[in-house]
Amino acid sequence: MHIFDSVQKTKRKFTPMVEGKVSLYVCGPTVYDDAHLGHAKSALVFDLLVRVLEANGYSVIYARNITDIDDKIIKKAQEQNRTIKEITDFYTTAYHREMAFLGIKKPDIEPKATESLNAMFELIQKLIDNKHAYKTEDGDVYFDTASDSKYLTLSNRVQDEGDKFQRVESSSMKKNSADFALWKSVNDGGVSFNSPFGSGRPGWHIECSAMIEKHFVTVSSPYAIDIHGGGADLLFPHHENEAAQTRCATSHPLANYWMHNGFVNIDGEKMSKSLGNSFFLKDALKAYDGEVLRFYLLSTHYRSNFNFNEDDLLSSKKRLDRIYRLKKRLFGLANAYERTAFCEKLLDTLSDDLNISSALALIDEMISSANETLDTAGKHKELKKETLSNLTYIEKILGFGAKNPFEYFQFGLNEDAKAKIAELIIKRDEAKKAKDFALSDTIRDEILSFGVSLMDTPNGTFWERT
RNA sequence: GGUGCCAUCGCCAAGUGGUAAGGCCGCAGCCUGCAAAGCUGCUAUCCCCAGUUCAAAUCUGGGUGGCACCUCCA
Repeated sequence: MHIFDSVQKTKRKFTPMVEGKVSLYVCGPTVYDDAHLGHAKSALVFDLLVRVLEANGYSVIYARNITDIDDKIIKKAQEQNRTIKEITDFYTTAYHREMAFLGIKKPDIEPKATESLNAMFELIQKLIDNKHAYKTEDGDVYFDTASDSKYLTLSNRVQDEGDKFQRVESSSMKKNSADFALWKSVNDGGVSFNSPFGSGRPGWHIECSAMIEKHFVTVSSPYAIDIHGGGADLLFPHHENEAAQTRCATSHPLANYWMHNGFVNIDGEKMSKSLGNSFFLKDALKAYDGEVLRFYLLSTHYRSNFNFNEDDLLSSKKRLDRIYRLKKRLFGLANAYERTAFCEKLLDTLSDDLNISSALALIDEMISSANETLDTAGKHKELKKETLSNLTYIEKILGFGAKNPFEYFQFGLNEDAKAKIAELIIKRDEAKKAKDFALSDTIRDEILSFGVSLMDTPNGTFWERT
């Protein structure tokens, strides 16, 4: 297994701290709004990573956090006149539901900020004790960036003098403009938590460091975790600051490998509220099967920026359709999975920093080759068995082809329409038997008007949503 | 301004030194009552210039164009 380390900027052979075991932490969502395609992309990428690691024989402990303390949550609660918990519960539930539609497995651990406050207190106290953090007169606690000689080495940034001049207006209490809040005192009687540093709220960055420390670290770990993941925008400042906190509060660096997924743009533009709601996952799921979105969002390498575009989605869907059509051809066969040469090749290419494009090419070639043999006369018992094993493996490692193939092709049609189509197909078959092709073609036109296409096969007539 | 990434067929997209994967679209054919699906065949020398090398899409330098981050952000 090889992974591109976005800190060292090179592809590295993956070696976990403990043989056979992998600890993975990914920055999850702040639950103040519906998930958008970017959240989906990130969750999808690390879902794939976990599957590939497991296929390589690793036992993975995967944590993805929920940030449920945040100014934006408080703002939303005030706007909607609801409690913080109502807001965070609502969006957390929605997030879980939508991720499930995408075929994303649940993380093993899903820590919440509200449930990790003690771990944050401990970490902040250690930083204060080590003189890496200081308390200001108004009760805030800041990380002292000047005290950390390795600060900015994660994101390879240089301390920019110009930067300081531009941002002088922000918080005069800080020793250095680069210092970031570990604890913000809140006196307005609103949302605050009691802490050894006074009542207030934790800074964003400390949450992740604390959760990792709480859930993963054992006494002898050379790193807190093996792999830390998240969106590309998180490298700085979020991950830089996380790494600084952990490094200065404990005796170990935060992570051995860092992985960052690329961004999702819509029609060439950065996602923003002004573009309307088209980027929300819930809206995309109304129009497309979750697995179509999974396939499309995963079809480009995880490190590249992804340009979401409906035309591309449609051509990508046609590629997924091929998997399901092959599955249809083998429908009803008893599955007896065995690891084929194809499975080995697929795993090999995915183990090279998740090379999904090569993996998809392998799948397409496998499909064409299987169809070709199946088209010729003969029972092909061995080939069918092998192909079924291949499809099973694709489903397991990539999560493609997990549904009933007939239901997959019927996405979005209601029961009345399905019944009407079935009725018309019987009528058309009768007309065909009577060689009344004019009538059968008229009926077909009527069926096509439902937005479906028809396929006459030796096993009967089937239809698919187009 | 600082730092970094990218540029491969009409579209999407692999390939990081050995002579261009795959999908969509298109064209031709097989199959089909006709279709659809499936199959077969056909379609690029890799932004530009210079260099290194027996050999470069792949390395180096320069140029052009696009993008990201710079303390809210998956």
